[in-house]
Amino acid sequence: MGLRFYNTLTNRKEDFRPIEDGKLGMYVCGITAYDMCHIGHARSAVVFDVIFKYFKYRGYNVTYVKNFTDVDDKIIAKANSEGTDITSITERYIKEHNEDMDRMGVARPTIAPKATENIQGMIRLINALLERGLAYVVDGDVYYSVDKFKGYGKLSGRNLDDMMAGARIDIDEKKKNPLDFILWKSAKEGEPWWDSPWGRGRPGWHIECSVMSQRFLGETFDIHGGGRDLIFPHHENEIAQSEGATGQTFANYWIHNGFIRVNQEKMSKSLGNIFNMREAMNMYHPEVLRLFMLQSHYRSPVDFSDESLTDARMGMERFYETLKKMKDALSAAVDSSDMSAKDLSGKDKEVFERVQALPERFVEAMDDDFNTARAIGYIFDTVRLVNGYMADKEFAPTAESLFVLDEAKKNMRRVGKVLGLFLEDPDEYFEQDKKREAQKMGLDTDEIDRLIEERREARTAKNWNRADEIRDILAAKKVVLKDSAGGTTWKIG
RNA sequence: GGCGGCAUAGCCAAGUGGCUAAGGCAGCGGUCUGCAAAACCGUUAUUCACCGGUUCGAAUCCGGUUGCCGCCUCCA
Repeated sequence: MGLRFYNTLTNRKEDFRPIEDGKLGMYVCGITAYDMCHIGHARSAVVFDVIFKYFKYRGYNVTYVKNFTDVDDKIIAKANSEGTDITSITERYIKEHNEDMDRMGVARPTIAPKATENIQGMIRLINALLERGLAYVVDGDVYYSVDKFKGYGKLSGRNLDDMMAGARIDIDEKKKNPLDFILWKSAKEGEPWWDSPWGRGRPGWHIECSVMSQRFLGETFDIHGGGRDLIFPHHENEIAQSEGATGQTFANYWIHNGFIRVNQEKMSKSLGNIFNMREAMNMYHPEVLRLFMLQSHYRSPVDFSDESLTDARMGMERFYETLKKMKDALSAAVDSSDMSAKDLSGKDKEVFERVQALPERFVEAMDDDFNTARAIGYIFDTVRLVNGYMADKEFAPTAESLFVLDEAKKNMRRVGKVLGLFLEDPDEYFEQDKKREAQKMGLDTDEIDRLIEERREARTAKNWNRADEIRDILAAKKVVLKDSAGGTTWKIG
């Protein structure tokens, strides 16, 4: 069984067949650079980041292109309101975007082109559409004539008649058909412009993706992705433009990620419930956010709420507890470097074999429509297995057992790398988590440390009443203490 | 109005024709611990919104009902 995933074009899961063996071209629609990224952008970025990394994990040579839209009405409006030009707006938000995505553990795409760097290509493509009779010029504007493209609607599963029946289409005098969309927009006073055969103007939104994908990936490429909302009209229009101009299939597979909702509602500016990525990452570790997203299937909607994020945080804690235990055990002065699987027997052998199965199970899950939720379930299985192994009274840090643990750790890290999880040192993770949570709750960490010290003295004197009293005081603030041989540590429960 | 999606335990969530319906969070009982925390063991859906149908067999396929949601306008 090979890799298969859901193709929006056919509405079913299909076996993946790349155009060229071992190679793959993927284009994903990126952001319009006029504002900070929100968690919806983060989900899309994380979904395609995992897909990108998984294809590489499976041995594909992937060219991943994700664009920046750096000219559009919203950018112009923002530039005008700030009394500046569009470039200073887009440069700023592209920089912020990159900063946020880096912090989120999202790998940079192979190529990240900008619309404004491809204006000549757009003009050429529009010309080709005009020559083929698929577009028309009205007063310096160029429109795409949807009636002329017979495949119009094939991606979103609609036809022109159905859409005409919808009552929400604006009538525009210039358009021959209300569904026609703009390819080239003539410039009004004070707007940025480029010279074109139709006068000064700027490109419509959809044309850039047709041009940039074709430029870097060819006329026909493997995968095109983006958020669900882009299916119509954006992706439908891209198909019309690209296939209309080349006569070739545009993208073979279409992947669309589901939306993030906030407390059961759609995220929207009017509801004022937009969470930007930066706020979210200040409130939760980026890996907690990734776990939250990846524990649901990429096509399902997910609900962003304190409860769901707290669940994810607890799950992440479980992973890092185990990673910490393994790390601590592996720091024992026992050398396991000469060991091999042949030296194992009994329990060691059994655990080793089950631990070794993780990458295979991971592939089984991921090959089935990138089922990260199932894959994460398998990692939790491994966590329980390893915890049980270490909790066994018979367990001791021998060359054999450490060899097994090392294998477990490597396998968790290996699959975690694809998901963007477990990349942190466990001690560092808990340290960060403690600070972040304490800050969220407005707790004074010095005060906590002082009480812990007082409790240590009480415990040394076997004054259990006072020790428990301090535990209760802190517990009331959700500070949970953990006593161990090395001293007392705390975390927010 | 048109098109499409979803409904699985207290919550989140995998599973799309057939072994005991993954996994996480929360809860409960036990082991461990001065007490805890973490961890481990056990336990928590005879049942997959509801009603019919197909089938030897369905959470999974078909029809209907109800509820929720998305797109049709910028949108990840």
